Amino acid sequence: MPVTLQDIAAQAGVSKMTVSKVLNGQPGISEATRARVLTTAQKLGYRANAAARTLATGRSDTLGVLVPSLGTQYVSEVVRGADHAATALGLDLLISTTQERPGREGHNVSRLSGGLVDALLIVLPYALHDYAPALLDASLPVVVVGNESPGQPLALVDTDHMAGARLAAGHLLDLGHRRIAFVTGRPDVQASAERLRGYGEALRGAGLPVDERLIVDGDYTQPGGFHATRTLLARLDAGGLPLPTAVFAANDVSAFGVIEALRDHGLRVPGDVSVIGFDDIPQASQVHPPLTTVRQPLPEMGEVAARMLIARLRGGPAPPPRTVLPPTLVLRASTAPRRPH
Amino acid sequence: MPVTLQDIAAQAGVSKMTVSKVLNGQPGISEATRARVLTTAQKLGYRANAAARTLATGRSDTLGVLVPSLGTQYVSEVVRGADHAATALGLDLLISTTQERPGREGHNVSRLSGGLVDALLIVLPYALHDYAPALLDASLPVVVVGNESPGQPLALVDTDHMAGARLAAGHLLDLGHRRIAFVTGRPDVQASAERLRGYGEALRGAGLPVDERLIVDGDYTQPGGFHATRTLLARLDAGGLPLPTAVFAANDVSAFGVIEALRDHGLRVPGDVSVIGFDDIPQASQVHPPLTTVRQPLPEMGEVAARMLIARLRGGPAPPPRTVLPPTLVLRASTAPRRPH
DNA sequence: ATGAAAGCGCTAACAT
DNA sequence: ATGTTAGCGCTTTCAT
Repeated sequence: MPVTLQDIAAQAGVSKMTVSKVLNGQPGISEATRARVLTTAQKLGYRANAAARTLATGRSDTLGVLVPSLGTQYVSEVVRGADHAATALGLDLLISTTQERPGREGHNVSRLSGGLVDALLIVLPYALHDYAPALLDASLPVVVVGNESPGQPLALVDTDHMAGARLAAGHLLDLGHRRIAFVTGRPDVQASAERLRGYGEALRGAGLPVDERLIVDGDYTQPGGFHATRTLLARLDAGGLPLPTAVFAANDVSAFGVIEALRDHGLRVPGDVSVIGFDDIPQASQVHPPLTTVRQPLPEMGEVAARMLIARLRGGPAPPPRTVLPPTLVLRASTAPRRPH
Repeated sequence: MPVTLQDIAAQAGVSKMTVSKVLNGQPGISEATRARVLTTAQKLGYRANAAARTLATGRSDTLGVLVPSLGTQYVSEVVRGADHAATALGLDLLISTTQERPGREGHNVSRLSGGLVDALLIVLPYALHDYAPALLDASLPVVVVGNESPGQPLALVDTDHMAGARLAAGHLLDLGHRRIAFVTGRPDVQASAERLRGYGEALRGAGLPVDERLIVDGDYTQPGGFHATRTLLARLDAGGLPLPTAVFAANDVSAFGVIEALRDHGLRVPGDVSVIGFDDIPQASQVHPPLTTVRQPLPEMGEVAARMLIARLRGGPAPPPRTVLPPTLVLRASTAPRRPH
């Protein structure tokens, strides 16, 4: 049977209220009483009942985190950042998984928003999940990390994909590359379009034209990158055009496919063609050659999202509709200075 | 402002109690009333307050899961299994991270056990964390997955390390190997000792002596495996003894070190020496050659632990002190039939 | 078939 | 410095 305030009050010979004040560090209690109460609480092994406290205060001092699944670097780093911020600001984190099961989103949102947590941080690493309906009448502050949520306009924290793409293309330009191909991601994903725009901007910024013939459609998958590269090489071949000296793939996974296809074609990476990816997934550092790429600031994204939520709970402004954080270039061995074919 | 039972009752022209009964599917309500209440609840966007319900019932229908951090395969798979079981049995899962920070264990245990959850599932992938003190007076059912917890005797669910080691050694024996070396893990970790025992049993079962000179101390790390192998080779060399034709490393990470050292010595894997690991970490399939190893049944461990806890909550027996689940052999390319040197 | 009363453990607001 | 009262939103028990 759990120990209650009443138990301590009886033991210590004071009222419940006095015990409550002592345990919450409120003023207006004599040192003697305070000490006595603390000792009895300790002795009895008192543990505050979170449900009762939440019910009485209307606050849980807890941030809810909704993730599709555990085990991906994306999720774990975002959560780590959020945990850091929450801990620093005196809140706790409660994580709930949907395990990718459709329908679980709504269920989990309902449960968490029913007094378990004060605000919701939703991590959307890839897919466009369907939290929107349940969120409609969740009257808590919500911030999404990762992807635009369809329908419902929720505050979003994301990587500055355009800046990242500028970084990648800029790196290739710095290495002397002038013919730089781009393998897109999925056209329906916002981030993919932004990465493409960043690529274009970087080229134009360097006074180079954006040659549509150097842009091929991938789909973020390894086979997608492979086939896109094949298509590209065939297209250039047919047109009697020179090969690119560098390829920028919209993500790391498709970059692996790009490298595969280039080798199939007898080209060396980075000897003949440099390749750069985006995301910095764990495998990026383990393939050969280790992949130069752009890293998303995941812990920072979680941290910023958590801070916004907590600020909001403390009377601050509503989280801005869109916050983008700058990614960083991760130099490895798949890019090298241009050497003309 | 959240909608309460009272709001629905007022709108629907009934009492709070009637609404409560309808929402919980209890009998003794006319169809008409039931329908009317359900409609208003829907319309108002009612969402049960978990804190209030927990306080009133004394149950939260939620399982608490304590993990050191996210992002490791170990944790994510165990949680996936636990989630599966919990969902199937009508409970929810709430995950809390300690982010490896000492002291957080106690804090988190206190919070969760204070009415937030009905039972606790602790995932201890590697270190011997310090949950014990806080658990002392947590009056909830607790099961630990992974490692023996120091001091406090808590119900444990783990891999059958000994059976796994027998599997590994048995595989090598099946391939014709007779001189099989063993690189230990950390002596202070129970699992390491069990893996060593399994190795010994397998050899003895095959009528082979256990040669102490073929057993060297590692520490579960890659450098540890590397140095252990060096030591082994030097020792055999000095004694004029033949080299082993196979090495069983107490875990995958140290197996990588073993392979490194063997190659340094001019030996090919698996051409000259076969190497087998334990754990099946993600890298195991990505190194060259892909590592043959033993896989722990992680989702099953989570599932079994969750089921025990839930059974207990429903009046079943206390979880047994120790439950071990059988691992499986994962055949890859680092082992091959014996070819005499 | 429905409702009234009481209480889960805690705290806010107000006495004393 | 301490205690009393009331109530958070829900469910249990017992009436009607």
